[in-house]
Amino acid sequence: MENQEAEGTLEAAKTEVQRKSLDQREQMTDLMRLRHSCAHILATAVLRIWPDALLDIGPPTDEGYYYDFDLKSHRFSPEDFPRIEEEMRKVMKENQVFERVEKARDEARAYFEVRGQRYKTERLADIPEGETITFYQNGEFVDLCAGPHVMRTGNVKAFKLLKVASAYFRGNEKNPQLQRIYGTAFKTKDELETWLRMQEEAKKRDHRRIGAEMGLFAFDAEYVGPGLPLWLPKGTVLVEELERLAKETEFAAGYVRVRTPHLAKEKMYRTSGHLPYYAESMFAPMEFKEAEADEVATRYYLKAMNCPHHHRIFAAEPRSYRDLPLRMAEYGTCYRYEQSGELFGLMRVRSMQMNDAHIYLTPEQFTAEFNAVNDMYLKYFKIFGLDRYLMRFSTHDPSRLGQKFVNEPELWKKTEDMVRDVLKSSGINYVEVPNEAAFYGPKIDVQVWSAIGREFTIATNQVDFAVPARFGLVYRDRDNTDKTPLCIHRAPLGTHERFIGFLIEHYAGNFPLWLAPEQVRVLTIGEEAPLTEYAQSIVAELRAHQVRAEADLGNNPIKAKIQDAEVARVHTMLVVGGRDLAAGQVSVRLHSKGPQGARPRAEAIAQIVEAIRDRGS
RNA sequence: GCCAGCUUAGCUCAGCGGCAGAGCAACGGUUUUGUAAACCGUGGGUCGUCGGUUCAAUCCCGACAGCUGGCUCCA
Repeated sequence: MENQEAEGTLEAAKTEVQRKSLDQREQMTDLMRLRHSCAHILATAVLRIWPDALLDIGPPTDEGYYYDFDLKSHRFSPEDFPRIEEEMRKVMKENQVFERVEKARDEARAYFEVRGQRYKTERLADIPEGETITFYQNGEFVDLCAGPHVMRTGNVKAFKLLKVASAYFRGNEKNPQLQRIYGTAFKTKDELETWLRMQEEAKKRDHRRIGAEMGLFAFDAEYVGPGLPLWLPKGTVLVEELERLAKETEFAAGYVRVRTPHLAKEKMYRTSGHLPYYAESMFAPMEFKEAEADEVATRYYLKAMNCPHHHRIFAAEPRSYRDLPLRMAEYGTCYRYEQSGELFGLMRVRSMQMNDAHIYLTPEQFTAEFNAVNDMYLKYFKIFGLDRYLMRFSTHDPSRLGQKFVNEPELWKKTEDMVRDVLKSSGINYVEVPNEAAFYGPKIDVQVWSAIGREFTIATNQVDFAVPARFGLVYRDRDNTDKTPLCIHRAPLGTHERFIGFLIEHYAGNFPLWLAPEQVRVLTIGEEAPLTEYAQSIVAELRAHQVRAEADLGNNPIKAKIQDAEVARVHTMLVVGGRDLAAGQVSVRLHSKGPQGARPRAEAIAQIVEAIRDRGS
C-alpha cells in the first residue's frame, strides 16, 4: 500500500477544469459571485495601501475567497487586517459599479506590461486563442477577469479577512512564492456570524483537542520526535478494537495473517522500484558492516510500505494456482519521513500502522476478488455510519507509459476496465481521475469528510500488475507453467493514526459503546461499605465479560461524579445508591442522553454485553 | 521544505523592562450525597532552547526547535 494519503490530487483535478467555459461561469452561485467580488474589493484596498503590489488571481472558494499578491515592500500579517478591512469598507461605501470591458489580446497584454504586472501577463497567455478577453473595473481597480460579479461594491455587506498564507504561483514549488490573503463574505451579517460560530464549534471537535482532553494520544517532540504519536492507554483501546474488527472481518473473508520486521535491506526497495522515487520520503538508512571483513557497508531502511515484505513471504514458499487467491493481511507499521510542514496531528504522521493486505490472484479471479474487497469497504462504512464518502478512481495517462507508469498498455486497459465495471455495477459514488494512478496500476482512494469539513483520503485500494514480476513472483498454473500473479493492495481502514483521527472528529469523541475507551462507570451515592461492595461487584462482573468498567467510589456528591463522567465521555453510567442496592438494580444513564431509568442488575449487564458484541451505537 | 503566526503551571488563558497570576485539574482535609460542578486548604514555573541589548529580560533583538494556518509534496 503505497500512499497513506492523497489529498490534494482532487485539487489538481480541479485545476484541470479551472478554465471553465463562460457558460459555466454564468452558473456561478450568487454567493460565489459575491465572494469573488469581495476578492476584487480586497485587491482594490491592498493596492490603495501598497500601490507596488503585483496581482495574481482572486477566486472564490468553498469557505470564502482569497487573493494572491507579490509584494516586496511589506509582509502581510493579521495585524494589517483592520487597516485593509477599513479600506475595503470605504470601497464598499463608494458603491463602485463592476463594469465588464472586452479587450483585444494585444491591448490587454500592453495594459499589463506597462504596469509591470507580470503574473497577469502570464495568466493572459493561458486564455485560449479565440476566447473573449474580459476585464472588470470597479473605481480605479482593473483586473483581468471572466466574472461574473455583483452589480456594485456596495452589495457586499458582511465580510471578514481570515488569515494570511503563502502560495506558490500556479501552485508550483519552483515558482515565486506569493502572499495570499484569505477572507470570507456572506449575504448577511447573520450568516457571517453563524459561520464564525460554527468555526468555533468545529475547533472543539478537532481530534488534537479531544485527543488531549480524553487522554488518547500524545506527542513528545523532544524525546520521541515530531510526527511520532504515542498511544496512551485509552487511545490504545481504540487501536486494539479496530484491529479486532479488522481481524474478525478478514478472517471471515478468508485472509491469513502474517508479521514482518519494520526494516529491510536496501536491495528490497531497489527491487521493488520504490527507492529512486521514494527515498526522500523514507527515513535515512542505517548503514553498517555486518562483519569485520566486509568491504561494503549494508544499508537498512525502515519500511515505508509493507508490500515488498509481503511479496517476499509469497516468494518464501512454492505457490500453486490452487493456493490463489492468497489474501495476506498485516497491521504493518510503516515509517515515512514526511516534510516537517506536512505533519498534522494524527492525520499526517511519520510512523503509522496500516490495515494492510495483499491479495495475490489470477486474472480470472480479479472481478470476484475486487468485488469482495469493495464489499468489505462498504461494510466498514456502515459500521461507522460513514455516508459521506467518494471513491476516486485514478487511472493512467497513455502518453506517459514507460515514464510515470509501467509500460504495459494492455494490462492497464484491462485492469482499468475491470475496476470500472466493478464500480459501475455496485452503484458506488465515484469519480475517475486520469493520470493519478500508481506506477504499477490503477487505484481507488476513498475520500471522506470529517464532521468539521476536513477532507481526507482514509483508505486505498490498488491494483498492481508490475511489482510481483520485479520480485520474480510466480505460481505454477494448471498447464504446469509458471505465471506471475496480479496483486491487489487494500487498506479499507487506512492507518490507525489517520482513521482514529478521523473517527475522533466524526464522533466528536462520543464513541459508540464497542469503541468507547471507558464503556461503563459505576457511580455510588454514599460511601457505606455494602454500597461500595455492590458497586465493586458490578465492575468485577462487567470486567469478567471483558467490559471496560470503572468505579467512582469517592466522596463527591453524585452530581459531581456525573459531571466528571460526562466530561470524560463515559458511554454508560450506572448510578447506585441505597435504593438500588436494596432492589438489586442499577440506574442507567447514557452519555449526553441523560437518565434511562432503573433496571435489574443482571438485565443491565446483559444488555451492555450484547450491545458491545453487536458493535452498535 | 517555503511563507506567516504562536510557545507563560497538567489544561484553558491573563500579565509585564523591576518579587510570576487566575480558573479548572492534582493533592490533603471537612461534608455523606439520587442524575452535568459541595466547602476549606496545599503544592505546582529555568515564562520553548541558546545567544545578544540593558543596572535589570518572561517582556526588546537574533538564531534554533516545536506547534498552528496555508503552500508544496504525498508512486
